[in-house]
Amino acid sequence: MKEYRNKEVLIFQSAWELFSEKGFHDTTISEIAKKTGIGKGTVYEYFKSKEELVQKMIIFNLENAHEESVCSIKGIESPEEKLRIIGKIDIDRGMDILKTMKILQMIDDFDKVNMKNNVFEILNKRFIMIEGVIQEGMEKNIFNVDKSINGTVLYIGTMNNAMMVRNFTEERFVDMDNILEFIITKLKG
Amino acid sequence: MKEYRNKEVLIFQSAWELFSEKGFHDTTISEIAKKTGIGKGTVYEYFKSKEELVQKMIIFNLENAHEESVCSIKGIESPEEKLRIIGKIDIDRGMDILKTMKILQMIDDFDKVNMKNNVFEILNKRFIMIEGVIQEGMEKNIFNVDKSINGTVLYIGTMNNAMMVRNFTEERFVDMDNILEFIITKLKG
Amino acid sequence: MKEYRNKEVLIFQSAWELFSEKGFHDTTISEIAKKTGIGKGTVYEYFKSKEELVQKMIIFNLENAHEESVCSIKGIESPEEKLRIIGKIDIDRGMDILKTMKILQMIDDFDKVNMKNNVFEILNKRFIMIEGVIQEGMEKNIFNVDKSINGTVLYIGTMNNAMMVRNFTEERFVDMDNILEFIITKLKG
Amino acid sequence: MKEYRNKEVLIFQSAWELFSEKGFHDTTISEIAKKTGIGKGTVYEYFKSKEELVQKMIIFNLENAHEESVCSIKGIESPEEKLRIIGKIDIDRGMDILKTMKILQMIDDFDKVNMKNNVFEILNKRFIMIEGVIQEGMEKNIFNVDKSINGTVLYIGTMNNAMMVRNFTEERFVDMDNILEFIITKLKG
DNA sequence: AATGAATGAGGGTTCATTCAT
DNA sequence: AATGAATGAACCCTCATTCAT
Repeated sequence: MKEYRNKEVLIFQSAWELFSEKGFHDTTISEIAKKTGIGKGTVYEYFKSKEELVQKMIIFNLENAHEESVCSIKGIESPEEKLRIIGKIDIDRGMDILKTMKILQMIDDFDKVNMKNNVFEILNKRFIMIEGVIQEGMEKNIFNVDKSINGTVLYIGTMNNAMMVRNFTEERFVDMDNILEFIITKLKG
Repeated sequence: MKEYRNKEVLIFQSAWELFSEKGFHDTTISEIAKKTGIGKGTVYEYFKSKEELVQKMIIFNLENAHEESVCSIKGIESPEEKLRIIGKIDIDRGMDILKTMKILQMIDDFDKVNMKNNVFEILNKRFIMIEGVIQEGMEKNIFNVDKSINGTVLYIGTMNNAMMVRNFTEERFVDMDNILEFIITKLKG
Repeated sequence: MKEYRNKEVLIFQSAWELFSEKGFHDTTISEIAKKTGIGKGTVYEYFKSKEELVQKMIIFNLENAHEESVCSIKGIESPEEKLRIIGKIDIDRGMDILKTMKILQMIDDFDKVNMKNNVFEILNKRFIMIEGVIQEGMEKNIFNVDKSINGTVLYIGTMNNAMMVRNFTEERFVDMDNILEFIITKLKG
Repeated sequence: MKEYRNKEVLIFQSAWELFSEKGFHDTTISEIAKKTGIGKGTVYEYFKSKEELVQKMIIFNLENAHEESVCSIKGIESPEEKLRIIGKIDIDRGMDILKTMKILQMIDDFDKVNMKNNVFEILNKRFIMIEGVIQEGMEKNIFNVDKSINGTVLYIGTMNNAMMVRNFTEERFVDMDNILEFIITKLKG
């Protein structure tokens, strides 16, 4: 994984909070700088443009989240247990993933090539990791789905959607742990 | 359902295409007016602001889509068949729903009260309609889920996610009809 | 000659005064707008960019000046008299030509193709007009130069330089009328 | 002539190339430092500001050019020959003089007092040197002009203008040696 | 009702200059 | 003496909104 300069990461953190709260267009470079405690021009010492900043920030966040998932299932045997662990992390970081998707939506008219080559590559890594776990579960006759891709979209979609509903309603009547077990049951069933 | 003036609907159509293609901030009122074939000032005869336009447009679209779903399952007995019909419509209009979500993401820093009272209300109607079908299926012992909300987020999430994946990859290797049957199987299982 | 919109010409006039006084980079669009008595955004209704404004302004000025010269020698027989008339106009508008050259200098790293196709084309017209007069004078044995181009650079260069010296020194010890007669004498000699 | 520190001259050389290629405003201190192979801050060890740098650079260049002209005509008797030698040097360094004028144009909104006292003083020296040669030629009945200043603006103007035309057209159809002889003929005639 | 010329607040970006090392 | 990271003033340009016609 790429090495990041100290201040770069600080900028990521401020930008992250502001972007996910107010959106891409309604967050100004000035605000990011102020929140980081640096001058406006300094942001441009680290990023060529606002667009580059948000792209690199997303990559940074996605890479970190993916890294965490990958590490956490190392040495685990059972595919079911793997999925459960990944799910717990997703729940803990749940808001982050939703926010990333939200910010991603806002920039999908950016230079598509960069999107494909950078951001999408990592989203894909995550997709493939989960598909791998489900595939493994199918081979071990633990999961029962006709195609691994179907199980994957079921897992990711249900998790994201549940979190979105929880987020939208603001009331916490959506029990994420219960949802996770429900998904696993369905994948097994 | 609210009555719409002729030109209002024309504006919705232009705005819809532009917003979903270029995003909220990158679409200008000028462009919308031009595409509609009217003057820039005329847009302001129908909508107080760009914000009001996009909110009303989303409501218009969601209401239409919801209406279509509701009508199409009238007179259908089997909950499984109901879900299949709703699913087919969702697939046909699939891109529309994704685009609505995308536009919604972009404006969620708008006046929250309006969001709650207007847009969310309709999203909620749809959620409730599907939850109703699943509840009905549970009572008739056709669907087997512990809570109707879990089945609902599974249905909506998996559908949306599958469409998003299909959309992102651009290749059409995601077979939506297969996904739909997969979801129904899982809800039954 | 191109038709100009009313406000376009007003902008040219303000811009002209500011550019020639303070230079291209040190004149802001805000200042031009203020001097014209219009809003900043209005300038951009007429010109796509500051660069386009200055280019069109130069073309406007050069065309006007050229037009005046061409008209004024219509019906004049003697090449000597033609040159004298052109010279008088040049002296009257002397500062304008210098200022145009000065502004031209400032923008010569602009899109060279446009430069060549637009601005240079008009400068060239003027060069050719004067060369034509000198050529005619050579044929009528009034002017005595080996090549018409030499006479042309002598006329234009001496006039410009004399005006520049007069301009630099600010004292008016350079007598332009005397210079003009001197040039004609030399061309005849 | 003022003594210059080693690095000062190196900065002059980089700045000269960049200013004449890209203009004053489009050349950054960073670029100058980089081209010189020193740090940005170092430039400010030698010059208080960008403005001071360009002024001192112009003075340095003009002094050098003037020095060369003055030396080259030492010991020459004939005023005609003197002018021919100065002309040859001007042709060799021709682009330099034009570039200096160009840069000068760009900075004439600088502190006028400094302009007058420094830059103009040297331009004036050159003017006076040439005027002196022409005056001498008039006294020896070699040159035939009514006022020495007229001959001077004819010489300088025609040379500069011919070089500018040569520069603009990019084709080399302007024969500078021929122009020089033409000027001398006219001054004699 | 319909228009589009006019507006100016606001944001991204640049770059001369400073200063701690 | 030398450096380059940090700064923020300043400017070009966009575009939602207004209003006279």
